[in-house]
Amino acid sequence: MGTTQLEAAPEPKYWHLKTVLSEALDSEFAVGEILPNERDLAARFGVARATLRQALEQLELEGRLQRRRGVGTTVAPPRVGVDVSATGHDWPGASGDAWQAVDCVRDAAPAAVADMLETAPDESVHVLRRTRVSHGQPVAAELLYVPAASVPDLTAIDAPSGAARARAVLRELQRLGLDGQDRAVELGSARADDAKELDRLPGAPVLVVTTRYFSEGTTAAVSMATYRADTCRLTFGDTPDVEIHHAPHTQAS
Amino acid sequence: MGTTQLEAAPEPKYWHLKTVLSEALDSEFAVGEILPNERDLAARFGVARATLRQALEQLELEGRLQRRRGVGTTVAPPRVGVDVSATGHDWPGASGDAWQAVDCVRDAAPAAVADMLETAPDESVHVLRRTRVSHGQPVAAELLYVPAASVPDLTAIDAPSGAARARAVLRELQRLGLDGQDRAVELGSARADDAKELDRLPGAPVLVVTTRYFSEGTTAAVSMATYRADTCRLTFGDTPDVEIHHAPHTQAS
DNA sequence: CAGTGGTCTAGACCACAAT
DNA sequence: TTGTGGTCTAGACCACTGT
Repeated sequence: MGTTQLEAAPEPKYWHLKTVLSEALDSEFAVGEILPNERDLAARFGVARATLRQALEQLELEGRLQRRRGVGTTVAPPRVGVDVSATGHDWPGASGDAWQAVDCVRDAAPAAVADMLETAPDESVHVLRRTRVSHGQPVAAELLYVPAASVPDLTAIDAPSGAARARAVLRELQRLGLDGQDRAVELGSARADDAKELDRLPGAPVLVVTTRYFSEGTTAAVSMATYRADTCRLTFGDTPDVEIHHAPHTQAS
Repeated sequence: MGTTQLEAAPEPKYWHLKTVLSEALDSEFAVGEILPNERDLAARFGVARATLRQALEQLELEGRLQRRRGVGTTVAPPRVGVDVSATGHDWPGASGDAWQAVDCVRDAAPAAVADMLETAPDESVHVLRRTRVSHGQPVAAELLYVPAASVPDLTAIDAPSGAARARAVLRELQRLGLDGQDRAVELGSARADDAKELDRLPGAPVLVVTTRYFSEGTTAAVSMATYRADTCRLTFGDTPDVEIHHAPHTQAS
C-alpha cells in the first residue's frame, strides 16, 4: 500500500463506482438479472446511499440499468434501434407506420409549435396523441398538431374527440400533397402526461424528435415525439437493429 | 385558506420548484443573466440545497440553464441547431465539412466499433480525433475509426501522429467510392476526454451520433461523435437554425 | 405486510475561478 | 481569499409493488 498513491486528479467516488459497476455488469450479470438493493450495495462499497444512487443514475442514463420503484434494479437489455428515417416522405398515419392513434382534442398549441405552424398563439388546432410500441414496450409518445386549415374537409360526422376522431384527421391529412419534412432531435425531460404513456417517472430523460411537414409552401403539421432515452437508439439509415454490445456477452448454454 | 388543498397527487418539491423557476426564467430573466447562488435560492424557496439542485439539474438538462463551478448559474441561450444531415453523402473531411482535425493515433477500436468494422477486436486502426465548433463554442467531439485496409496507400512520409497525420488519412479516404452511410443517435454521458474537449464535466449528458460509412460492400469507417446535449439540437432537414423559444422573450428596448 | 426505489434534510468539505 | 458549484454523508420519511 502507499506505492500507487499518485492520484494527482482525485476521481469522484460516484464516477469510480460507476466504472466498477459497469465492469461488473459486463462480466458478472445477465440481462434482466436484479441487483442487490441500494442500501446493501452502498454498504458493500462503503459509501452513502446518495453517492451510490449517483452512479446508478448515470448507468440508467446510459441504458445499462433499469430501476423500478417498489421492484428493484435490473440489468437492462441493449437499446432498441428505432427507425426514425424519413424514408417514404409519407404523412403520419400512412399505411404501415409504427404509430397507434390514441386520442384527439382541440386545443391551443404551445408557443414554440404555433410559431412553426405560423398560426396565432391562441388558435385552436387538432392535437392528436399517438404512441409507438416496439417489442411489446412503449417507446415513444407523440403529440401531433394539425391546424384546421390543413384538414378543411373534416366532417362533423366523426366523433368530436377520441381515437376515431384522430384516425379521421389522419385520413384527411393524406389528401394533401406532401412537399417534404424537416426533423430535429434534442434532449428533454418527460412531461407528466408523456411519462405516463412511457411508463416512466416525470422528468425521465427523453429524446424529443420534432418533425415539420410541409405542404404547398406552408407547415401543414408539426409532430413532437418523445422517445425513451434509456431504452431507445434512434436510427436514420437503413440498418434499424444492429446489435451493439458493450462487452462480451455471457454465452447462452 | 385551506380551500384549495385537494392535492390528491402530491407533486415532488423539486418538480414544483422546476416549474416555478422555469416560469421565472421566461418572464424575469434575460439570456446570460446570472441567478442567485444555490444557497440563497434554496433559502428563498425554503428547501434544502440538494432539493434545489435537483430542480436546477433538470433545467440544465433541458438547456435552460448553464452552471459553471466557481462562477455561477446563468440563463442559457436557446439551443443551437447543428446540421447532422447526410446531405452530400460525403466522406468525413470532404471540403467544407464542419470538422477540424486534431490528432491521429493508432489504437485498437472498442469492441462495439470493431464489431461494426468487422475487424478483429484487437486489430489496430487509425483513430482520428476531430472537433466541431459552432458560433465560437465547441459543440462536438468525434472519434473516427479507419481500418488500415481503407487507406492502403497511406504513405509513411506523413507524420506518424498528430493533426497532419489525421488530414493525410482523411485525404486518402476521399479516394474510395462512398456507397452510403447509416446513422444512429442515442443518449450517453461524456467520457473524460470528450468532456475536456467540450468544456464540460465528465458524465455530462451528450448525444452520441454513430455513423457508418460503407464502401464496396464493407464498412470503411465508423464515426462516434458526441454532441453537447445541453446546448445542441441536432437537425436533419434543411432548416438548420430556426429559433425555438420557450416563451415570450423580454422585449429589447 | 415487508421491501424497494424516490424524495428530502442539514449539515460538511472539496475543486475551481475570480479578485 | 472569497464565493461559486460539485461531492459526500447519515440519517428520515414517502410512494409504490409485490405477497
